[in-house]
Amino acid sequence: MVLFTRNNDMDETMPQTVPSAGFTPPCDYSAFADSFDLSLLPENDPFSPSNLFYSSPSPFEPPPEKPKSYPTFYTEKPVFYPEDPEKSDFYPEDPEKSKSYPNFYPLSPHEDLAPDFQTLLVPEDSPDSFSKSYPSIYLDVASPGQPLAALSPGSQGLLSPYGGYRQSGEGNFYPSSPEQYTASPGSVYSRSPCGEEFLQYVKKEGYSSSSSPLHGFSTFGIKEEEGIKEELTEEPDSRCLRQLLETTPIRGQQTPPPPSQNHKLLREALEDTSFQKRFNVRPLDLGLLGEVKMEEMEEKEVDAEEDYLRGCEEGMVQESIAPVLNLAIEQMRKDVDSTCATLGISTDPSQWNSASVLSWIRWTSQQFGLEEPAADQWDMPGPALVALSEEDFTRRASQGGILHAQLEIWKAAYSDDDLRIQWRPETTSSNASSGDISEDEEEETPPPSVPSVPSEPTKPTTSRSATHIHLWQFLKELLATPQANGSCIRWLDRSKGIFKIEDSVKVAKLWGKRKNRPAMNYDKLSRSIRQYYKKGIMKKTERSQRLVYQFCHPYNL
DNA sequence: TATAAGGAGTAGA
DNA sequence: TCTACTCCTTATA
Repeated sequence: MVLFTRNNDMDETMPQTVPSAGFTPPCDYSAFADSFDLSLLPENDPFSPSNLFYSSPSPFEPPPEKPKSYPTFYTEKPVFYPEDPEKSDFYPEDPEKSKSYPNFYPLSPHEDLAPDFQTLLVPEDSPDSFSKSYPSIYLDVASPGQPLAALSPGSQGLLSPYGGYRQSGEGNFYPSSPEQYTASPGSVYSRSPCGEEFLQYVKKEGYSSSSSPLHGFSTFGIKEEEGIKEELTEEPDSRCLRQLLETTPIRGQQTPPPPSQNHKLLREALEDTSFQKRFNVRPLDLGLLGEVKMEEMEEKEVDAEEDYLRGCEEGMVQESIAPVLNLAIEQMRKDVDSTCATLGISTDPSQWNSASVLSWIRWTSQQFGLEEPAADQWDMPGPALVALSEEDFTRRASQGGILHAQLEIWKAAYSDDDLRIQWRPETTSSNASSGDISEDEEEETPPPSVPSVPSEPTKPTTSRSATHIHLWQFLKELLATPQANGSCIRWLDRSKGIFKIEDSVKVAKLWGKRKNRPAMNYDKLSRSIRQYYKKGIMKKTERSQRLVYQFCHPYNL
């Protein structure tokens, strides 16, 4: 499915897509994507990745007037933020306030950046208490205790001004002290194309000057763009700085990106037709948004598009994405149902007893690779859990924000039927493959918006539920239990879904046990993995390595 | 030699 | 009908 999401703070639209399985889109959406008015999208999209996993407050509640925490967002652009949002009325979109706020941390105010950053280690200790004090950056690039060598150009990091999280605790990097902050992020900084420029500027002007145009800004983004690198080589002092300033996402001051790059993610989302086939949703002829060209369409399709156009005219595009949102809710509920059935708990958290609470906390922690939760911290009935704030969660667990966000999803799944927009997908039928959908396209297994409940991967069973499992789910199970299975399969980069099979024989044996296929071997298992390539569930990494595979988004979540 | 890739037929739910 | 299994050939490190 495709979820169109809008970041609350930036003019950045993030889709979540089911892998397209190499589909060829039935029509060219690029023109539409370039001219698409993002303002038509809902401001408070409850299904944005940040809202689903990271944000506070609840994605299903209207945002407070002055949120104390900002949504987490992906960005390759410079951003700025206050040291502590709780102490400030600062808003990222308000540059005037930012000027008056005294406690900004530019990425690296020091010049003595560590040159041999590859030897630096990600702190082993809990980073969260520090992240609030130094809300600069954290990058999902390396595992605790692992060198930062994984911080390669092209890596995408997750930046949070405050309290945001990746879905996994693995690999997040936080500066754990000002000293460490001095040394470590400089490495990141040195990888940023704008960072070099920034460094030059800091050296020249000093970062603490409130009059500095960079005061309060932090660079981020280790995705090196060839053009920028070339410019840096030619003229290191001005062009990149200009780019840094021009791309700074100040609301109302932004320069739209060139059309060729405009709304790249949106375009990718629009070109993804897999959900359309799966749920029998006809892809929109996006040219209709400009000059309406009614071509031959079946009666239903005409109605649907008329509705869509009417919605556009009335400024009600939100309704047009209602099918997608509703499908997301449906999927969420299915996942919640499935998990609750396995855990033997109610779907309503307020009905949980203490044991249910602990069961859910443990399960969620496992799913997201978090530390083993301290049982005494979660000894409470469901209503008490529901009443906890994100801060309460964070106090009880180093990455309590994830737990809190998941609970919000849990609550939202059954909280209010009014959430549902009045639309129902047509029943998936053979018709789904008609029309613009290519015959080459294949139906996909829907990804879990909430991870599927793992059964014990090391305990073979012959039950139907145990054998009815997809290989990719099984592999994620193994990956989720590094204590038991870390010797045969492990994450290389959790955020990207890259993993390595360390013991192909053992993994194949485990898979064979699970599926009651004693003759299973790696040759057969890998054949199944390769079948996932064209389904967009898994792929080889960019630099193909033996026994290294990668989950496609969103299966990597 | 092990792994990767993919074609093709089959089995089971 | 779909997913996975099985067997196969060819290519590559």
